[in-house]
Amino acid sequence: MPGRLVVSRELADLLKLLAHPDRLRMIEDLRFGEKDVTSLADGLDLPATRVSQHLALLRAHRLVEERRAGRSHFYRLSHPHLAAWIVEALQFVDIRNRLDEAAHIDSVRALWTADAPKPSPKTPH
Amino acid sequence: MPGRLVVSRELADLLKLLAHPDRLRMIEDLRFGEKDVTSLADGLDLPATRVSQHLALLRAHRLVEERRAGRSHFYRLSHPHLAAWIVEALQFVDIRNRLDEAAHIDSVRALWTADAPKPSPKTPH
DNA sequence: CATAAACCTGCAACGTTTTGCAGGTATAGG
DNA sequence: CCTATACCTGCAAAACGTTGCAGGTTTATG
Repeated sequence: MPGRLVVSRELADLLKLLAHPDRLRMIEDLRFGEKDVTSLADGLDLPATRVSQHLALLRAHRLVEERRAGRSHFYRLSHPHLAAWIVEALQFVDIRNRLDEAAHIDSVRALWTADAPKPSPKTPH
Repeated sequence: MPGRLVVSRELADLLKLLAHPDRLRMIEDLRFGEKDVTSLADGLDLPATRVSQHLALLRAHRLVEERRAGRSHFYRLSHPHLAAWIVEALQFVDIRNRLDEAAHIDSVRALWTADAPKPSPKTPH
């Protein structure tokens, strides 16, 4: 199988692209739909230049798509399921560091698997 | 909150660890159970030193576990589901490169999602 | 038109990863 | 013991990724 080499390289490139803390948070912040560069940067407390550079990488690999409106550039995930797939990786991270690491992971998992914030109140059940 | 930074960093470290073509093929080759360093190296056509170095990284992050028997070191995945989770990432890789890229990806997906071949001839109790 | 806001790109400095090699340990067999 | 096999580790050179900065484009607004 010569294709195994090619495909494992492609897959590694994809994972390399995802393997950055800023980009992971960006992807999770896009899981409910599009956002513009400034609100991404504000929400993550990062310089807009850096967010822009990250977005250029994600765009080059077709992981996000762009929509321009006025002077704002809105970005959305090309594969909305990507964000959920990433969250699944939390089950593989090594917990041995600290006891409260596990708690951190659980709370972030809850944050990243929560439904979209809606203005309407929850339906009683 | 602050845990988001910590957890996204942990997650990025995990993905960085996975983001290497050799290591991906190694993980897929371990999906049915343990293998020793030499058979991994032979199967992947890599120098044993390199395989050993990759395994040291995977071990440090508790992604594989070791069992020593005689002079052989057998490795197995700590989370057997990891291999399947990685294969799911194929749906996100960008196809625009070539028409036959898609065919390659499909054939490797088939290879990496196939059932175990036979009762393995070489797995000591 | 001038200005400001929002974003993009190129570049050099810096840090991290990968690689081959040289040398080390442990076990098995004669 | 001595040798071979199977692995591991440390190290330096090369390759790669990240970051801030300086400067550029486009669009809205007074």
